[in-house]
Amino acid sequence: MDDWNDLRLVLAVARAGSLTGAAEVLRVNHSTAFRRLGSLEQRLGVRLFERLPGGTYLATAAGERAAAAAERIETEAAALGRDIAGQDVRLTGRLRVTSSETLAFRLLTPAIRRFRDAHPGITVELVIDNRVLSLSRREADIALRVMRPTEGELHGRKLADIAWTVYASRELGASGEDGLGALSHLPVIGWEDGVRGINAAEWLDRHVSDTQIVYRTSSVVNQLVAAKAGLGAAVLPCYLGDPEADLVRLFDPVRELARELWIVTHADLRRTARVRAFLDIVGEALIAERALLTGMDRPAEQTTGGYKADAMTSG
Amino acid sequence: MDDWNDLRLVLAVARAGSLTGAAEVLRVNHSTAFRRLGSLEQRLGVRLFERLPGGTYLATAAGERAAAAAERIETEAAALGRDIAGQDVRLTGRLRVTSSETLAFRLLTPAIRRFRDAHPGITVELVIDNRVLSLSRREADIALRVMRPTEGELHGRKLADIAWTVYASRELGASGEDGLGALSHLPVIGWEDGVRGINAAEWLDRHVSDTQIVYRTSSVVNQLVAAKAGLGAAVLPCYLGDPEADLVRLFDPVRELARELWIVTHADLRRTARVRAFLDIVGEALIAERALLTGMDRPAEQTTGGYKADAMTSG
DNA sequence: TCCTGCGCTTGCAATCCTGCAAGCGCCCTT
DNA sequence: AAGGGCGCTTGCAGGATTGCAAGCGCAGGA
Repeated sequence: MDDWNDLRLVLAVARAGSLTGAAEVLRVNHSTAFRRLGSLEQRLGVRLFERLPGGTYLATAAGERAAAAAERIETEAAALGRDIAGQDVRLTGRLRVTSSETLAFRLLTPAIRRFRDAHPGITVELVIDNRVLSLSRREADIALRVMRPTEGELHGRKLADIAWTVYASRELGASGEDGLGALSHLPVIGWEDGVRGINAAEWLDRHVSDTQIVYRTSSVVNQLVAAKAGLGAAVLPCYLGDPEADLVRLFDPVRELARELWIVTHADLRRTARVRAFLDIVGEALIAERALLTGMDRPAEQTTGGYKADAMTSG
Repeated sequence: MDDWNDLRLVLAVARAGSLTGAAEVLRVNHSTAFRRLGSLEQRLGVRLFERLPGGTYLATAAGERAAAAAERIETEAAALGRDIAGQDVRLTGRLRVTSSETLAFRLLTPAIRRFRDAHPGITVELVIDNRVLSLSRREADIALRVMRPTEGELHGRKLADIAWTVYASRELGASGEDGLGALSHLPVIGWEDGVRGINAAEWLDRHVSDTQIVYRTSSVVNQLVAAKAGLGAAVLPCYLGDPEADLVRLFDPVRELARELWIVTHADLRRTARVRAFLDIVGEALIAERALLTGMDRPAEQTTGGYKADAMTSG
């Protein structure tokens, strides 16, 4: 097999289940992917995928065999790439970082600006994606995550706790009721129905009835904008809500909603010069914002009724 | 690492120890290899090879790491290639066969002609190489070898014994002496000094003095031509010597010189349709030549003095 | 039943990669 | 010391591959 790169295509199609999905992952045109797969199947004299109606590509036995081999090759190539990158002493080149949209919106841009000022030869690509990108497969070099890394080969550093609470516009928040009372009848901004894996969305499901949620969006920045516009109350991280003079807290930060901010890379990349530089500079810049992240720098008059967060915790 | 094919280049350079050698193995232009290696090193930001005077490329630590990964990838890709090829039911496409020059010269061409007549859609590439090509790495699909395969994953079939003996031109062989007597003072045609791994060459080292060897060449067909021209006596396989009316045997076939003819493929390719077809047709064609291969179809008058081969065996 | 959106397929032009060719440098042999 | 051979390097042209664009078909929803 003289073209190992074709196996990347096979693996991408097997994973994506479609040709266009694979083309996207590989960043090639779908017509290119179409031709390369056809050419490969012709050279091998075997069908790797059944084409099903609706564009679904289903791996045949040979396709599964090829995808399995490609996955092992990918693991080998990724480890090699990390090893080599891990020894890279240059403070130039490209750095791929993944983060949440809200962190990017409020905190990362100035931090990345400082990093770029210190290292103008490094290009930062900030990927804001709903998917959790794989650091093992080098879909990103560095991730800012809201939980401790669990995979053995990832290396992370906790930067701060992240406080969350419920916000409303001054108009909606001026009801005179305490936070809990207000939340029980205000219109509420939330996530899509049945969303999983987002702690704030799950908390909301437990504490407000479905009929109160009048606006749903997966974009937390969008929820911020909607809250400011008076559409309803929203559950937001304090670093997002507190700087907004138009918003008031309905509660002090809610312990159940608290998260941790981690900055994570693959163990093999820890010694890559530009990775270390980013971890240092951006890590310190975020640590400097601890007061904001933990909800500690907002004056009490911005919380309607001064309701204590601890009363909200269950179990 | 987005270009897995570059790793083939790294592996080839590591193995060949030179850029031009690697280019040859990969069947690309040396200028292409030069540019691709340079481009890869630039993208990775690391030197994979030290360039030494005289064109030697010596792998750096990173180069060794990359070559090791590439070797594992190669093993994976080769196994995949064999698996897929092993299920190939087409009687079309390319078949790569390796054999000795003498077999090709005397026996294979008519056999391959019969094979091609039966399967005109199959292209046969016959590689005559001093190196033993790897069937595991699919440097060839089928090999004709003079010894039983020892690697576990090769599958072979013994076709015949191969008899060898010493030939001379009618003029040189008309001395009236018995074979042993004649060999002790005739000029002799041989291999390069100190050659290893060729049984006939080692036998010659034991039985004639260095000073008798007046012509040396690694090409056994060339030795045949030289013997016919009367340059000296030559050790030849009977299938090469016996059909030549210009030559006479100095001995009956010598037991020490005997070899076995095996037709070998990788176990994974046994069920490939065109491989099976080749094994069947060419295997049968060679078996049909058993009399010639074993030296059994030559009349006694073509052996000077009728000297019995067994007298020649030592130990 | 019709329309829209998504995926497939292919022609064409642009871009990129490769081979060819030539020149340079170095080393070895005469 | 000179010449030849081998490997390196690079410009240029040609071919191969890719992206763009457009058309087709199918499925799902209105």
